[in-house]
This record gives sequence, C-alpha cells and structure tokens, in this order.
Amino acid sequence: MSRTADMPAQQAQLSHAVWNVLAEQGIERLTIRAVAAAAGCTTGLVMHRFPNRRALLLHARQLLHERTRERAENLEAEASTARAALRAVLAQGMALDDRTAAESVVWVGFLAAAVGDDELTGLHRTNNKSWRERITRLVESVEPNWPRERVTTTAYALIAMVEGAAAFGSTDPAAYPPATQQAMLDATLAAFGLIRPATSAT
Amino acid sequence: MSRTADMPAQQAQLSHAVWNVLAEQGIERLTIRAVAAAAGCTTGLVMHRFPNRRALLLHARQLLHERTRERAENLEAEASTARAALRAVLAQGMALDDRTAAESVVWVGFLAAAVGDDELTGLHRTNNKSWRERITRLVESVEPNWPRERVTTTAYALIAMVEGAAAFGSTDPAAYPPATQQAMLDATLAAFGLIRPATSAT
DNA sequence: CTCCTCCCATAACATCTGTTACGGTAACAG
DNA sequence: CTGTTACCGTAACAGATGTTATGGGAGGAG
Repeated sequence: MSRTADMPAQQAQLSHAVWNVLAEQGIERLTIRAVAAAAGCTTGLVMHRFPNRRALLLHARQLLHERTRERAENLEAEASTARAALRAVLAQGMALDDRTAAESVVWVGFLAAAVGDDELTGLHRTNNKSWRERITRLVESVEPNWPRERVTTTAYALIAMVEGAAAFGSTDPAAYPPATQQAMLDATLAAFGLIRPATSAT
Repeated sequence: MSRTADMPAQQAQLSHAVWNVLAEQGIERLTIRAVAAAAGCTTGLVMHRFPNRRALLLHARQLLHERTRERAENLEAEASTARAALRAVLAQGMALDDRTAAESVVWVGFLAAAVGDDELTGLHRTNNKSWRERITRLVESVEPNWPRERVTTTAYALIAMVEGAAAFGSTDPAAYPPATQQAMLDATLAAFGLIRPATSAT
C-alpha cells in the first residue's frame, strides 16, 4: 500500500467542502465540480472517495450532526448548572457568529435537499429525535417536578424557537443580530420559567 | 389581439406549478420542464410568460407571500378578540394540514434557494419584515401596556417558534402532528401571558 | 372568405452535470 | 535501481438543463 490516502480524513475534508459550497453558493450550485474546487482537488478524488453524489451528501449531513452533538455535549459538560447547560446548548443552535450562521444555512440546505429523498429525510428525523431527547432531558433536569407533557411541550417549543431564530438570523443578520437572538432565547426561557427574568452574556 | 392569453392568470398558474414541484420533488428537481409538466403545458408557454427561470421563481415567491398575507388579514378580520387574532394568525403559519405543510416545505425551499441570490434574499427580508410588523402589532394590541422592547422580543420569539414548528411539522409529521404543534403554540402563548393557560380548538 | 396577428408547441443548441474509463506518477518492495 | 501497486488527475460520455429559434394554427379584422 502506498502511504498517502487517509480515507476518513479526506471524506471529512470533502464534507467540509460540501458545507462551504452549501453555505456560500446554495444548494443549486452544489455540484461535484464545485465541491472539488472548494476542496482544492479534482472530481476524480471526489468520485474516488464516494461512490456517487448522494453518498457524499449523506456523509456530509451525518458529519454535521456529529459535530453539533459533540459541541452540545461539551457545553453540557462544562456548564455549572442545569439551567446554564440548557441555555448554552440552545444558544449554540442559533446563528450567533459566522460559524453557527453558516451551519444554519447548511442545515436549511440539507432540509430542502431532503424533500423527496427518503434517506436524507430519515437522517433528519433521526438527528432531530436525538436533539429533542437532549433538550427534553435538559428541561427535565431543570424542572424535575413538571409533568412529563409539560416538559416535552416546553422542550419542543424551545427547539422550534431556536431553529427558527437560527434560520432568520442567518438569512437576515441585520434584522436578527446576535443580541436580538439572545434576547429572544432569554425571553422565551424566562417566559417558561426556566431562567430568572433578566439575563445576558453568552 | 386574439382573445386567449390571460397573462396574469397564467403566471399565477405557473407559480402554482412551481409550488407543487417544490413541495413534492424538492428544489433540486425544480426545472423548467418539471414546472411545465406540473402545469400541464410545455416549456414554450413557460418561457413565453417569463423571460427566464429566475423571474419565474421570483414571481412564485412573491405570490406565496401575497397568499399568506391575504389569509392572515382574513383571519385577523374575522377574529373576535385581539388574542384570538394573534393565535389564529400564528397558527396558520404552522404545518397543521396538507396545504399549510406543503406551504412550509415550499417556504423552506425558497429560503434555501435564496442563498447566494440577492434578489430572492431581498424578497425574503422584505416579506419577513412585514410579517414581523404584523405579529408585533397584534402582540401590542393584546398587551398595550408592555414596553416596546418586550413587545418586539415576544413577537420575534413567537415568529421563530412558529416557523421552526412549521419546518419540523412538515418534515416529520409523525413526530410533530397538528395537535403537538398546537400544544407548542398554546404553551408558548400561555408562557408569555398572551392567552389563559389551557386552550384548544383551531 | 381571406389575411393577419400572435399564442404557444416543437425542436434545436450550447452548456452543465453525474459518472465512467483511462493513464501518469509517486511510493514502497526487492 | 527496477517493478508493482494504487492514488487520483484528465478527459470522455450520455443525459439533463436553460434558453433560443422556428413554425403551425386558432381566432379576429376587413
């Protein structure tokens, strides 16, 4: 065997290129050639690492989920209280800086690409389910005495609010600057009684 | 002049075909030929009514906004109280039936298509602004004594929650059935003090 | 009835897209 | 140093896509 060729690493790099194209040019320009150009290679390498375009997209989608999950777990582990963990994990889902804004654009792109694609749709549902379970668990740890239904409904509402804020924030950063998004999150958490009225900072 | 050819009507019909393709096949299959097939005509008519593909998309996007605005205004006019108006207008933004679910898919599709397209992005921002103003006005009419910032932050949070719920509901109806979405809306409105705790019905 | 206008289907065209096939070349074995 | 292996760049190919050009035919004007 020759020494080059770190297949997983190259797959990750190509997936990263997929994100870049998706974030900067949109799903309509998401072509094999555009990905290769973004990765600084040729279509030959792309097709050598993935059997076809869909496999490339599926891998990139999966990797996006892994990254998000990893980051959420780190934030959760570092948080000092359950409330802080809930807020931090939700906040990382919004478009508060260039990276998370790009991730939101990519996420919306994959959501749009999932229409009519059973595999991508399935991936979305699986990932969303684990996301729901995480937030539900965090809400429950903040309010252990709430009835189950109140916990889940609150968690679902928080998830929807965050996702909507991320989509708006990434598409119209002037109307939804980071401070506004954080105010939305804090106001919602406060309304549900999950933090004390006035809060700020990241 | 010959008698056939109702240009605006045909444009509307073609825009409707754009929605259908976008909802059923996704943005990646949104081609002139697919639109023509969905409209039951040939590409000749499509290119005869619109100078190019982008103009077709822009018109379909605009028309979607008009429809939504019209429906919101009707609901608002028919509502007996400000609270009812707020809830009804927000509820029609969620994926509660086949039509609104399809609209949500279409909306996400346009959002994804707006990446890297200044004109579509501008349209989104304009439409979203008028949507923000509508919800802000409704919140203010429910709670006229709230300070301005509280009104806007609450309105923004509601908007984001509804949009997120619609996206989730249309992509994973099993996990977010209509009853769940309505529970999310009612719980959020109740949390913000905009309706009395327990409510149901459309 | 005859022409004439203009609506739109048909088909052609250049370009782009996913995918496949081929071949050069770099790295290791001996 | 030479042969071998497999990585991957190059290029070809079929099909799809946006767009343009051509022509048939249906309705009004005279």
